[in-house]
Amino acid sequence: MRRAGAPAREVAAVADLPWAIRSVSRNRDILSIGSRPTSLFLVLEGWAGRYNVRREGSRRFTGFMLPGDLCGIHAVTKVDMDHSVLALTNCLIAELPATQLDRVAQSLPSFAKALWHAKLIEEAILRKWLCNSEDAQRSLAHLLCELHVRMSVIGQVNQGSFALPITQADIGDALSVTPVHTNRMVQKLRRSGWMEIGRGFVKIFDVEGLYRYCAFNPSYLHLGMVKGSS
Amino acid sequence: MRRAGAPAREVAAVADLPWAIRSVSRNRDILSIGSRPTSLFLVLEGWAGRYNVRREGSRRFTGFMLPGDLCGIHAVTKVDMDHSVLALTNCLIAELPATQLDRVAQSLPSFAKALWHAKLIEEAILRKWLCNSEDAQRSLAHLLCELHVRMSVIGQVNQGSFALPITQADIGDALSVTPVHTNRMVQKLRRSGWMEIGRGFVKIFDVEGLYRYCAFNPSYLHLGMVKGSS
DNA sequence: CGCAGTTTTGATCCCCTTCAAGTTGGGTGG
DNA sequence: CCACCCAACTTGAAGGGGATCAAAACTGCG
Repeated sequence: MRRAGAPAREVAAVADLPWAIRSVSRNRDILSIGSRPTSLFLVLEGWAGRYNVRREGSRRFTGFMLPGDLCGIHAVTKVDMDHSVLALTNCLIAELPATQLDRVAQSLPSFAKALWHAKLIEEAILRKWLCNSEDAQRSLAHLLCELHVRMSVIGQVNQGSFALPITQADIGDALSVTPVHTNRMVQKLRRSGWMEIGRGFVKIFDVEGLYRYCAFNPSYLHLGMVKGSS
Repeated sequence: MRRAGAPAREVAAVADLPWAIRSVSRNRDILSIGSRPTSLFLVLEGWAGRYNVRREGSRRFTGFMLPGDLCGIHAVTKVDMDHSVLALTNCLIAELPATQLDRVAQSLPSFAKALWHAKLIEEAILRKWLCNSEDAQRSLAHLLCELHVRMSVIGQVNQGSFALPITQADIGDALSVTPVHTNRMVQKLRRSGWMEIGRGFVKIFDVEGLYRYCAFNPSYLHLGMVKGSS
């Protein structure tokens, strides 16, 4: 949403919409599978994760949502959610009633476009995650690159360092890897020298080397010009 | 696109749009990664597949397109393709110039909705594929269930049997599994008794059993009422 | 009939899982 | 301020699913 290309006038118009603010505490669902969202959601603060639960009970994250990300676009077509959205940290959420949605999309052309844009990026990330199922270490590196860029875009990276407020088990559920193996891959990455991975944060020293290692190319995120992340 | 819910009048209006018909022969790209699609595509006949190529050269399908499926919705937002689309068989394609797209989406509200609906289904399939990365045999079974339902919806299933015009290697590239292992899983499924898998076709005997085995639930495909598949 | 693409089979290796235990660290209450 | 506790992280050993390499058999087609 906070994307270049929309006239300032329209950005203001979006801000003036009747958003309702709500906070969700860690480990609670923001949106549950099977329900029909009655609002469009916008994450203001905190991290959330889209997930499904498998037949045997294991959880699979299919995407992380950072501040500025949307969810519940399903409201556009009045379709049930096919996955749940969990607050990975305490979150601050803005809601826009679905009833407003149609009207807004009509009157603000660039709003409709922004929704499409957001959805296409989400889809691009899903595709990347599918392609990354080659080896766990590179997948992990690639995920951290993705998060680094996305955090950078919203100005949350300082000196290459950013907050990673999720557990290794969560990361494992995003890579389809056990917590044990996730931990081993984390340790390998630490030894690589490209980055530091501590409790709750990541600091990248050698962006070039890291990108090369996991073949990361941020273009799929369609971010246009990414601001400097220093 | 051929979905319930749109008034017959509007369906006719869509059919009257200036579609251009074009045929693409097997193993040729319909749309290539990095390009900016100038049209919206609709598959009329044949099968196509979305794919990316990995760092080390292997191919990964991220979805199959059957007759009635759309591609190139990227044209809506003038964004470059982040994946390619390959004709898996000889295909017949209908194209709608992107220049028409904005206008049509405005004048036919249900057309815009149909695009959203199609995209959300595509996304649901992507998520399912991500979740299925547990064991190859169930993944294969689940994929065949998906294809069975989708073929059924477009009336291409007879007596539980439908055409599967792709190779085991292609299927492997969709499951992230080698051709050798794909073959072994195919053989296991044959021995299961739920289905017959021959060259170029699949015939399902025991839908219930198969569904139960791979925990397939067609609801994520958001198909509304599926016509009988007999 | 011969060739090329596909399917099949066999043997060996390795990434990741599983199970099980230990360690660290932050938060809470006495 | 320390003792405790729970969540997160870490480590070890053994087993299995799938990869890899290599070759054979089958299919359809020109």
